[in-house]
Amino acid sequence: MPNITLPDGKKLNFEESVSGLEIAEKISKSLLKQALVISVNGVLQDLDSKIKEDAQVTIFTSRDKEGLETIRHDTAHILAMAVQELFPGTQVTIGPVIDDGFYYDFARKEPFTEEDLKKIEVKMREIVDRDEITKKEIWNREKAIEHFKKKGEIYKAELIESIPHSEEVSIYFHGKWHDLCRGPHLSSTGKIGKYFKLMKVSGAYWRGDSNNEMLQRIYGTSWSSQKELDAYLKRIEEAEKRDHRKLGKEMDLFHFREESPGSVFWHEKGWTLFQKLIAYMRKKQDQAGYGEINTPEILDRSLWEKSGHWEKFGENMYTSTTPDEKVFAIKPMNCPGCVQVFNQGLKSYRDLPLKMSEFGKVHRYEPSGALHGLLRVRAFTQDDAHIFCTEQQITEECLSVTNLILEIYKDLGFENVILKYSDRPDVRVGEDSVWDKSEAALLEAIKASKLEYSINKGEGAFYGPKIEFVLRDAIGRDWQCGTLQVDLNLPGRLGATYVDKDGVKKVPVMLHRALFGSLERFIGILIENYSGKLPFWISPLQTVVIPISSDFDDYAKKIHRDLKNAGISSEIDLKNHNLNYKIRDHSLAKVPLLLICGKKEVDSNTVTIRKLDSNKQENMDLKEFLKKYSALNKAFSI
RNA sequence: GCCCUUGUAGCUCAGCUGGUAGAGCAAUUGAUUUGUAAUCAAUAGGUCCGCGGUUCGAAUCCGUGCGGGGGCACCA
Repeated sequence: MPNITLPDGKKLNFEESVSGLEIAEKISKSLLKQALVISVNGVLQDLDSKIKEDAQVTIFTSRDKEGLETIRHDTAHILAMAVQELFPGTQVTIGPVIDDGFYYDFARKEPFTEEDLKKIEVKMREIVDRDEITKKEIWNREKAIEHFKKKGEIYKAELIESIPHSEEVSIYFHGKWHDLCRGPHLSSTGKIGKYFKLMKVSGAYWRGDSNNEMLQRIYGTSWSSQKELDAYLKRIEEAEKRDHRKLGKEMDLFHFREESPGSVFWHEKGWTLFQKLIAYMRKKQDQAGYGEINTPEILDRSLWEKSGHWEKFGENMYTSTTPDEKVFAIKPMNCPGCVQVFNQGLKSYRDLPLKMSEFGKVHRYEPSGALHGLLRVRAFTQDDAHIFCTEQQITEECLSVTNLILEIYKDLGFENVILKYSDRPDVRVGEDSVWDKSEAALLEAIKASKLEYSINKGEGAFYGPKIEFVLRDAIGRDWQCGTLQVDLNLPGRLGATYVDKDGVKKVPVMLHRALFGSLERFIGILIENYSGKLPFWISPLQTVVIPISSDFDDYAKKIHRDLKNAGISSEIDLKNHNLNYKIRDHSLAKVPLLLICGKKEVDSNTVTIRKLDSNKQENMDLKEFLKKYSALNKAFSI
């Protein structure tokens, strides 16, 4: 006699076991129509599964996350059904729900083509129309394994074998087609609607392991209405428009070429942007008590062997052999060089914490498939720093780094920051007792910062645990940027010591930190976040002076000179084009301010400002303009 | 690195089933002297990514290398 409690606290009493459908029916006809899935005491279940005991239930519709995810899960099943109907002999593997959609991995020799995707989609719609009824059965493990093996579904058989014995093996039927699945599912294939689209095919390793064979993954998206599907497709389109590779070309910032895959050829404007970020950072770090150093790009093999990089990071390192057969490595990290600067001369406990920053260009041989515009390159500049301190100073120093990072992100327009904590990886140097200490200290600092954090098991650097600072951009994407690592290993390996109060030499702790992480990557993120419309102070080309006709060229030249003298970057457009043409041209190039001058301006010694994306005109006294905007530049402020 | 896909003028792209290439924009020149997102005309511009092969003949078909893109794996 189950007592059913609804989310609003209302109780319904049933004489016998009851299904979600029956509960929905009792509540309202419209809910019965819309109901997709039910949660029973916090566990999601099929609507037709029987509830025999008292329970707290919630019925979900397509408006709920749970309902939408079930729709997506069902769409994945229908995809698998359609594929097996169209391409007999294809094996199914797994098909989970992901952000905005789902995928399904298949094992099949011939690749799926774009044409195949279209055919599959048509078949899927057909299956929705057929409205096949869903049925769940619990099978005996051995029988299930046997069954799938017989069908030639060796991956499914393997999956069942790996299900813990404590769990039951549930098989879902949609008509005759069936699949091993935890569920829950909608009551029939007609329920998912037709607001889905197959997006792309790609390769994916079986069980995510690159030692395994590669399967074919079909990605799809699925929604509860046409409106939502359209909105999603629109969102993707918008994201493509702000792709930094496209904008970088349009804005003439940088390019890549075959001779050096994964390395940037910076153009004048891109390099200006780069230097502006560094100038900003220098000021911030100076205020925060850092001193800047610089160390060699190429260092003898022996140093990398001592530091552990040769062994643990060797696969990613470029090496160089000199004519006299000496082996050098091009630095993939700045830390060993920095420790050598610390090692030069005698250091006292009074010097600690000692904060050394370096804009170090590092080279890492990344797998070719990983490269992606500025966001993943083989040569990049880290805004690196190493803080040498005592164990007692770790927490305080970590906190001050965290605050600095948050402040800098905020200045650049990123307020949403997430922390990720990573502890010891399998491949590492140092004693476990040392790792215990490092991890504890870093965790303490995170807790003290009171920020939210997630834990990534086993993803720390080979020399120490780390925090990663992930920022969320204007359209909700996450980017990993800053990093902070506690290192109780490297200083000892490289023989770093300081003289303590008691006159005894001790090994300092080293904190590695980068704020933007990679300048290259950060610029990519900045471009995408702002769609190329960078804040004034950071824009590589801040103004273009446009005379209305050649009669005003002299006045335009004077303004151009004044701007240069005031430290505002500018170009002057004396080309033989009309005003509309020039405005369009420089607007597309994302110049924040266009300064128009004609008779009116000459007579009054003013400029007319046209801001990017605004067709309002603002007339301003020239002197006032120079004062206002050069002040913004000096303050690194919008 | 792996799977799929792709590589034609500075840029964006046409070029059907093999007969050595075109458009728009940009550039150059000339006309126009323009008040807030494309004035008109003319000219010039290409080892069709590299290397092999098939063929009388290859941008087009095949092989291979390199690069780009989407994923996977790896990662700042």
